[in-house]
Amino acid sequence: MRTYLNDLNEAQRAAVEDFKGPSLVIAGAGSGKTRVLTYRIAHLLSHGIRPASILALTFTNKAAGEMKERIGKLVGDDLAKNLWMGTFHSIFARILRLEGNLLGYPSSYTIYDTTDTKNLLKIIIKEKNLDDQVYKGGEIAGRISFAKNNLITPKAYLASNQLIEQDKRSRRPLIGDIYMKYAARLKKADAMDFDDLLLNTYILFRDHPQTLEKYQKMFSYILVDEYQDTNYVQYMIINQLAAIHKNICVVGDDAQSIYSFRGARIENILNFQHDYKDYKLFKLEQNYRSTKNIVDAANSLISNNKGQISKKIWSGNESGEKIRLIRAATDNEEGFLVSNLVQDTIYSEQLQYRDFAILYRTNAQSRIFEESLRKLNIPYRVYGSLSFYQRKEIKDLLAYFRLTVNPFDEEALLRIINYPPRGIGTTTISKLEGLGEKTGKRLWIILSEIRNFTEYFNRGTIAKLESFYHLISSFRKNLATMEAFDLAFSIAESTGILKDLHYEKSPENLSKFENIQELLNGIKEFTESQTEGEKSTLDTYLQTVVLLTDLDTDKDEDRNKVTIMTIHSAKGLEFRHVFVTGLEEDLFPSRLSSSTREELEEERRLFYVAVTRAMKKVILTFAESRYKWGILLSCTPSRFIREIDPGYFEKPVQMTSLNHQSFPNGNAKSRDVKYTRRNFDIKEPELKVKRLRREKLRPVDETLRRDKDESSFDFDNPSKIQVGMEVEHPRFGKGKVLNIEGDLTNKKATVYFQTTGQKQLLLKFAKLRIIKSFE
DNA sequence: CCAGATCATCTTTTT
DNA sequence: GATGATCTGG
Repeated sequence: MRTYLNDLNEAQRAAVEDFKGPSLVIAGAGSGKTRVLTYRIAHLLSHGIRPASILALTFTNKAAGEMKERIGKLVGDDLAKNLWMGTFHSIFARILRLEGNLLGYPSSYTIYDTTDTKNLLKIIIKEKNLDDQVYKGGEIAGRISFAKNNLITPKAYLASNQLIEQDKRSRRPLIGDIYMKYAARLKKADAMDFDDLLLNTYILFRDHPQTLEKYQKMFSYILVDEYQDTNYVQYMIINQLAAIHKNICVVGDDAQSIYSFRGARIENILNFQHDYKDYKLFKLEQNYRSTKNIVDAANSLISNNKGQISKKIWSGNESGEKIRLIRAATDNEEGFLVSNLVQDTIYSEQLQYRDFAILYRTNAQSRIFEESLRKLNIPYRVYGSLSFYQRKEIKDLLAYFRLTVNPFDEEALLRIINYPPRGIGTTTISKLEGLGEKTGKRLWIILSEIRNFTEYFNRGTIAKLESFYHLISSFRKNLATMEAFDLAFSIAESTGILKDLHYEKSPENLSKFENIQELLNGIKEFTESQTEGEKSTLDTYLQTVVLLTDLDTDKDEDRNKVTIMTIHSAKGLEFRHVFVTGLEEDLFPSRLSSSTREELEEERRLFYVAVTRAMKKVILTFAESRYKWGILLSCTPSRFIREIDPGYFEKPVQMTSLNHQSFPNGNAKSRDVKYTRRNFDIKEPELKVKRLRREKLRPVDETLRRDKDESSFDFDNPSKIQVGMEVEHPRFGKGKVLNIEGDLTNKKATVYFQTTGQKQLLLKFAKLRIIKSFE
C-alpha cells in the first residue's frame, strides 16, 4: 500500500507528502504533473481523509476521469468515486444545481453553449434595431464574456466609465445595454451561459456566507490543475473556498499558459506566493516524457520569451532523433506527405496508429489531413473542430430534450418550434416573440394560453401552436418516471426526426441518422453507468452532456487511431511521434496574435506545448502555398522554426534560407518521403458523393463573380482585364495579373495575380479592381 | 409557408 | 470550403 511512494522521484515525492497548507507546484512539461496530483490525492485518501472533502479541479473532464481511474487503482474505486473532481465548469454547475435556488434558479436550469449565446445576442441586437455589422454577435459575446470573467455584472458594466468609454471609442456604445438585456433574457429562460457557471458561483458564495461556509468546511483539501490557465473568477472562487483551511495545492507551468484569450491570467500562478505567504514551492524539472533532443530544442525555443519563472527542464532519457523539417509545395501536399510518413513509419518502426498525433493551430486545417489519411485507409480521430454536440441534427434533438426538461429554454423552443416543419413560420414566430416582449411572459406560458390570443393568430395557426404545446407537454409528463434512454428514444421517434432521416436515404441523412443513433447510444450508456439509486432521467443526462467535449467521449474503438487536433486540445497529452503542421507566418503565429510581444509570447508558448507533446520524434511541416477562404496564397515559413537552435534538426539547416521561397541543398525536400508504391483505389463513398453534389450545386466554382459595388469594380466590361495589368484585390492589395484561364466575357474565369508587396501572393479569385489598364 | 438556390461572411485558440 | 442568412418561385 505505501510502496506507491517509491514510484516518485524526490521532488515529486516531496510535493505528494507535504500536503498541509498552501503549496505551489511548478511542473515543467512531461515532469509528471498528473502523477503528482493523483498520488497526492491517493496519499490524502490513505491518510483517512474522506473523499467527499477533497475538491480537485482539472482542465478537461477526460483528465478528471483518468485521474479518478488511477486513484482508484491505488486506493480503491469506492474511495475514488466520491471525490469532487472535474472541470471548474462541471463542478460549479453541480453546486449551482444544488444551491442555485438561492439566486432564483431552479435545479433544472439550462446551460447555453456558445452557439445559443450568439443566437440570443443576435436576436437582442435585432430587437434593438442595431446594425448587425457594427454589433456582431461573436464580438459582443466576447466582450460580455470578458466582463463576466472579471466579475463585472451588467449593472457594474453600465456604471463603469472606463468600459463605456472603451465602447464609445469602438463606436459601440450600447454594449452595456445589450449585456443588461442579455442577462435578463437568460434569467427569464432559466438559463446560464458558460461564464455564468463561474460568475454565479462567485455571487452565490459572496452573497450567502452560510452557503460559502458550508463548502469551505466541506472542502478541506483543494487541488487545482493547470493553474496558469485560470481566470479571475476562477481565481476568486478558489480563494473563497480555500479561505478557512488553506490546504490548497496548485499545479501549473507558466511556460504552458495558452488560454489568455478566455481570460486566463498567468499572474495567478506568479502571484501565488503573495496570496499565501507561508506557501511551499516544489519544482519539477525532470522531463520523463521526451528525449534530450526534444527537451533541449523546446528550451531553446522558449528562451525567446522574457518573463518566466526560472527553471531548468532537463531529460535523463536518450538523446534520441533530431527534429525533421518538411517543406511542402501546397497545403494538399503537406497532408499527403504527413500521411505517407505516418504510414511509412508504422511499417519501418512497427508502431501503432495511436503513436501519432497531427497538430495544428486552427481547426480549419483538419480537413486536409482527414482527406489524405482517408486515402491511405489510415484510421484517425479528429478532436474539436465541429464537436459532435454542435452538429445540427444533434442540436435539434437535444433541443427537444432541453425543452422537455426546461420549457422556458427559449433558444431550444425557437430552434424546434418548426422543426420538423409543422407550418409555423417566421410571421407567427415573430408575433410570438413580440407578445413575449410586450407581456413579459415566457413563450411557453403564452403557448399554454394560446386560445386567449385569437386576435393575434388565426384559427389554423392556433391549432398548430397548440399541438406543439401538447407534444412537448406529453414528453414532460414522462420526465420524472421514464428512464433517460426510453424517453429520449420516444422523443426521437414521435417527433418524426428518426423517420424523416430514415425515409430518404441520401448519404447526408444516413450520416445524420448514424449520429442520432450514436447520441441515443450515449444516453443508453449513461443510463447504464448510473449507479443504483441514482436517477437516470433525461434532466440528469442533459446536465452532464453540455459540458462534455469530444475529448471527453473517447470510445474503445477510437483508441488505436491517429490523433488530429489543435494544439490547444493537445495540452496535457503525449504521443510518440508528433507532427506540428502549418508552421507559416500569419498562421502560426496567427496573424491576429502577432501584433504585440505578449501575444507573440503566447503563440510561442503554444508552439512549446506542441513540441513537448512528443516522446520520441518531432516533425515540423510547412507549406509554401495554402488555400484560405478558397483562395490560394503563398506563405513564408514561421519564425518559430528559426527560433529553435539549428543543431537540433536532422540536417544542418541554413536558417536564413527560410526567409525565402526556395530551400537549400535538398534539406527536407518533399522527395525525402517515398510515395511511389501507394495505391489509391480506396473506398471513400461519403466524400465522393459529397463532391458530386457540390459540383451539381456549383457547376463552375471559378465563376467571376459580379460585385455589388459596380462603380469600383470593372465588371461591366470584364474583357478589359488582361495579363500584365495592375489590379487591386479588396483584401490582398495591389498586384499584377499573371494569367487568365477560361472565358472572361462569360464571367467564367480564373484570374491569377501576384501582389507587388513584400509578400508574394498568388491568388485565384473573383473580385478585382483595375488600377492601371493597358492602353 | 416552404424548399431550394444564392449570398455573405468567415477563421484563432475552448469550457 | 462551409455555414448561416436571405431571396425567390411555387
